[in-house]
Amino acid sequence: MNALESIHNELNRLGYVDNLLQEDYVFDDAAASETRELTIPLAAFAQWPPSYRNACIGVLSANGQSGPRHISMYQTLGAPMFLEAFPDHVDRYRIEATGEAVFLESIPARDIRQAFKLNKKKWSPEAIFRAKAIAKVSEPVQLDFVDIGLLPALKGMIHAKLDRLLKDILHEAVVSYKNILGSKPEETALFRLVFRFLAAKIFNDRKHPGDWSTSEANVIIDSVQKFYGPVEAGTQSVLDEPETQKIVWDRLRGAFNFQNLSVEDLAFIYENTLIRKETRQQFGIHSTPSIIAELMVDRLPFELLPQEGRYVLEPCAGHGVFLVASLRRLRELLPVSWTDRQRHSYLKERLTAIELDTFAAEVCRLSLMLADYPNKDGWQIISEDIFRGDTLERRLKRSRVVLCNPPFEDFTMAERNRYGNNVQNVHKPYEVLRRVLEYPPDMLGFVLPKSAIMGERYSDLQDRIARNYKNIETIALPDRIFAFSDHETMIVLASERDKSTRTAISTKTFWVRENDRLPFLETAQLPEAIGKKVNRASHTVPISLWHPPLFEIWEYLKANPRLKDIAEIHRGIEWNIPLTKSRDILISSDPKPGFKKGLANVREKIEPYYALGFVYLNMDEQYKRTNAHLLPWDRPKVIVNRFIVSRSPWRIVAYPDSDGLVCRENFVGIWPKTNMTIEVISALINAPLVNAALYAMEGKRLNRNVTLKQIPVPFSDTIDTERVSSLVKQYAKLRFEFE
DNA sequence: TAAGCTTCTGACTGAGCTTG
DNA sequence: CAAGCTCAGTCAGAAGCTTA
Repeated sequence: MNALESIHNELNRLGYVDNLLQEDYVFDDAAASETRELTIPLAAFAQWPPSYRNACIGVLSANGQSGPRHISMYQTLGAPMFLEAFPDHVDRYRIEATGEAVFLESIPARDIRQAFKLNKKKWSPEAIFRAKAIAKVSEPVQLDFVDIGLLPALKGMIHAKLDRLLKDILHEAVVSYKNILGSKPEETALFRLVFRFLAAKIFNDRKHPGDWSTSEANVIIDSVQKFYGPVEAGTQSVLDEPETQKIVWDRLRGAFNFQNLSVEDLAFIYENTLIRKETRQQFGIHSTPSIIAELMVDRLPFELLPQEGRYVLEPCAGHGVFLVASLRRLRELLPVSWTDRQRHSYLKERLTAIELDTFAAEVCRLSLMLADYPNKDGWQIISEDIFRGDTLERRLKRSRVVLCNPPFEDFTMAERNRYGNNVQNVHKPYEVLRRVLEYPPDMLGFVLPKSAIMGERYSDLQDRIARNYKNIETIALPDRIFAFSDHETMIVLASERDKSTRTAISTKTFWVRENDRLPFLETAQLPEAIGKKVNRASHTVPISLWHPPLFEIWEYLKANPRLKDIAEIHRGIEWNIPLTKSRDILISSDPKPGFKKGLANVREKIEPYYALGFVYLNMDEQYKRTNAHLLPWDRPKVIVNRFIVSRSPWRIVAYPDSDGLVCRENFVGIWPKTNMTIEVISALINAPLVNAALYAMEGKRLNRNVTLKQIPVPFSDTIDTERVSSLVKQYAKLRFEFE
């Protein structure tokens, strides 16, 4: 018996049996931008169907080429451990996420048996699969030969490659259709067409029984239709233009091998790539990026629920990203021995979506079908409006996990009239969260606007979460995470349901900053958390879930006076006619009667202790919108910008003005109300502490008055007013002369 | 307690700048 | 050279506050 054969036998013994052990397994090298097929003599998987996600061990036999570089070529198989068989010994390697494979040990041929016996536990399908998984499972398995960065890195490569492929195909399809018929294809029909071919491509690469390799596009369409049954596909039409059909099928058929990719990845790409911007706007779709959905699903301890009870509900499901992610998560937790059929009937019972829009619901269904290849439909997608009636409540009673990315907008007047008393708050996310908390599930994961957690708007709901769950995480995300919205968002995850009033709960906040954005998007790496234990009993005020960074500093300065205690803070003047249209009435570059000298813009006009580019603002009361016109502009005050000056932590600049300047609503005026001079106040504001406070507590755009007012004043009673004032004046003088 | 007034905010919005 | 993207800055309408 040669080394390869004995490894084969030993792998069998460890539990890699039947189709979990593939001989001459063919897969695409996802690291290559073009199609490049690799064949590996033996590959061991933890689950069927095989994919890079459940690949455990790769076995190569040395013929000519060998060594770490050779092993690394097979990195995209996804197996963390490789064995390379020589006639008289076997070398064992660890695959790294980046860089070459690492040699671990050399096992003489006669000791192979012994080595497998010794490592029975560590090398079993379950052990490797759990150790690879991104999700923390209750008892984390750590194996020295598993690089936990491998899976995220591969996932990134595969997503990028799939995305590129689908985008290209789509582009060609649209161009060809336009050339032939002169107009753009109908999106839904194109969508269904691509779905048919994707399904066929998977069937083909996975060698599903039947002829899936024919070049006849219409034959393929019919076959897929037949496969999924008349109920699903019959009533809906696919794009009916033979040339375009042919182009899509030819491109897809000739594309790289899908064998080793995990179908739920395809499901993500399917919805992310295929839905165009206009459609998103039309349906108010702000789809959750797969990385966010997976992160949320992976951080929730599904494994703590009994296997039978893992019922997941996604209201406002859209395309059901959370369901696809949950499907993967649930499947990974199932016993390795379950059959396809068993898994499918388990999964379809447990995943429920509520989505009103029929197009989104269809995409959701198709995505789930792709993700649970090769099973047929049966998914529960309820087409109802959650704001009307009690569908949501009825479903909530049966669900143990609720995941949701609600629409962020407010209800319109018409909607409020339509829904009547069903709606208590104008803000849609508030309504969804409030109603979910009426029947608290065992765990929940919500995507919310940042203001919901950082501001006051949701304080009652935050408190309710804190009093229902013991383990709560909030994750603040930078903008541009949701590709189709530049709104800042926050994730709230709650688990370990427990209502007792005397319990201490654990709250953790993570803050993904602008600089962490790329590593976060690639590997879902979270920065260090700020954690706090909160005792419910000792909390009389509503419990807040968000801990700002640098909280030790804010804690230390808790008793200090706030900015509002030493100064009056107001926004600049506002006019009652549109500035864009009536600029010449409102702003003049020269002095005029009824006008006052002031500042109109922030950019390049104001810097610490210095301002330039003054203009004259119309102070006529007939144009006033607010009472800011009546503020004591003549008195000395500090002028600061209301919109941040940079995305860095330096976001505010202060200019001490004793010249009676007026400013518009894009500035804020700060009038001292103690004996602190304007120079001292500007020095405080230009210093790190105030900037840090705003950086820590604000969003990406504004320095809000509410926040400014709450900022603690450091050294309040030891400031040498005279010295600071004179230094500031001296600096200002130098700065003016420098110009 | 409700109406009216003020303040605050933004799944905005449009101009100008980069990028492919 | 247009299409996408970023960033500064509106302005309508909701929240919050005050007054009768």
